[in-house]
Formats: sequence, structure tokens, C-alpha cells
Amino acid sequence: MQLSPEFKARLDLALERTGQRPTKQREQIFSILLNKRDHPTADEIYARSRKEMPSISLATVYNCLDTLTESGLIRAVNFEREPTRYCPNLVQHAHFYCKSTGEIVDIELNATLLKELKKALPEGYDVENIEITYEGQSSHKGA
Amino acid sequence: MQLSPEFKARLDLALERTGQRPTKQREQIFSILLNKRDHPTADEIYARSRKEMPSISLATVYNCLDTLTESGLIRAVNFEREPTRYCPNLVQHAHFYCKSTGEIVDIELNATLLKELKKALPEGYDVENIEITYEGQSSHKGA
DNA sequence: TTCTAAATTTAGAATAATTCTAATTATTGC
DNA sequence: GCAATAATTAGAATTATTCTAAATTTAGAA
Repeated sequence: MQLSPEFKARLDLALERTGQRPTKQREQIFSILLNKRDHPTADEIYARSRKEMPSISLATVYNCLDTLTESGLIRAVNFEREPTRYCPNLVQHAHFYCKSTGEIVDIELNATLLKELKKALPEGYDVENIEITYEGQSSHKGA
Repeated sequence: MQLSPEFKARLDLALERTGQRPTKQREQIFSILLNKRDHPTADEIYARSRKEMPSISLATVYNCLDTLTESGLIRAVNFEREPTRYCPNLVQHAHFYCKSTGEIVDIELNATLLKELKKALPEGYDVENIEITYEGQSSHKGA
């Protein structure tokens, strides 16, 4: 599970912009997220990273996830009180959370809809981010 | 801080529907939420309820909040990893979360917008609930 | 290279919100 | 008023996450 040159460059650039150093661990975590886009939790990411890097610690996983989130390379997503999940899809999108299977699916939102959502705010409210989560049941063929 | 007859009736009815009993504590918590609609956390609700009912326990506050939520009388709202907040506004609405002040404001959403949001879902996805959270800065006169 | 300063990783302890447990108390229907 | 069931209570337990302090790594200068 290697980071492609393209994503390696993207990582280095993003880290450099915020004065942070590229490390094996950060590469590893970023690569895990890009490789299987199933919105894993920190714990799941810890498990996956240990397979290739057995000495990594859970604290480092959390540190790296924070760094990547702050650098704008990944997004943290929360559902109810469940552990935070992470997602490398940077395009503005919503999430569908299936209550029976726990599965999480990215839902594309078109620009018009996003614009309308922003228009729903009264004067004096400056949005930086909109989180949209659908909850329900999905009856489809699975990921 | 007494529950008005109207809301007392609503509480009793909702509890009866799910085979649960009306208790002083449930009344108290419901009344606190109706009285000051500032999206308090369980801890804050605990503090407020102790003023009138010093023997209430935190576990009971959590229990009552769960019961009220399940009965559909209040809504639980989550922002990032912060403690869950509670809200008696049952009309479908979004929340604006001000990052500087921590203030939370209800944002009305018109029916058309909600319909469009539902239309953004592909076939086979059955929504039960849509959570919409705006995050940013609000520059207005405060609650 | 080699050295230094600063950033990062690490293991484990600490924290915070929430849930669980088992005993006590309240409520309902008879 | 009594039995059966549900709810409350205090405190222990759990879980995700953050903190701490020591060891390691990195970047850049000499």
C-alpha cells in the first residue's frame, strides 16, 4: 500500500504549507484512507496500519488524522455519538448512514442545492462548512 | 418552572403511546428544555434541574433525555465531538453552530429545500432523518 | 557528514461523556 | 392497599480521545 507520486506530492505540499513535516506515519495513514474509502474509525485505521507498520501507536494515528484534517487532506465525519470517521473525499458531499448495516455512503450534492442551502441562512451568518447527514435504511447491493 | 397543561398533556400522551410512565423527573427535564431553548447539554440540564429537584441524579437526566427523545418530544443534536445537546423544536430545522461563541441557533428550512434534499438521494435509499449543521461565525446581537 | 533545534512518535496515564449495575423507590392496575 | 413492573439512584465501568514526558526523527546549518 504505497502512496502514488501524485498523492505523495499532494501530501508534501499540504504539510509544507502548514509548516509540518512529512513522516512515514502520515504517509501510511493517508494511503490507508485513499486505498479503501469506507470511512473507517481511528481504531480501524490503527488496525490496518499495524499490518504494515507494527510499531505505530494509537496516539500517532490520532495525531496523524488531526494533522491531515487540519491540512485539508481528509475530512472528519461524525454520526451521532459514534467514533469519528475519516474520509478522503474532498468534494463537498453529504453522507448517508444506514442504520441497519452501519454502512456510510457519499452522496453528491449539486451546486444549486448547496447554494440554496447557504441562502437559507439569515443575514450575519458566515458559513465555513455545512454538514449534511441522511439517516435511514439503504436497500442496495452493498459497497 | 411548571409544565403548562398543554405540554403536560403532550408529555403524558407521548409516554402513554410508548408504554412509559409519567414521572416528576421527566416532567422536570421536559420543562427545562421548553423553558430555555438554548440547546443545553446533559450536564447543563443536570445543573438546572438540581435547583428545583436537588435529589435528581445525572443518570436520571440521561435516562429522561433518552425517554423524551424516543418518545419524539425532543431532539438530540450533535456537533463534532462535543457533548450531545437537546432541543424541543420539533419542526424540521437545521442548526447554525458559531465556532467563536459556541452559540447554537435554529435555522428554518422551507419545504421545497427539504424536498430537494431528499431528491438528491439515489434509488434504494430511504431517509428517516436529515441532519443539517452549518458551522461558521455569526455576527449578530446574541440570543 | 555531523550537530542542533524543533517536530514527531510512542506507551501509558488521564479525562470526559455516557452507559451499566444492582439496590431502592415510585407507579399502575387490581 | 398490594403485587408487579417501571423508574430512579449512586457509583462503578466503559469508550473514545487527549495528554504527558521521554525517546526518536527530521531539517537545515556548519
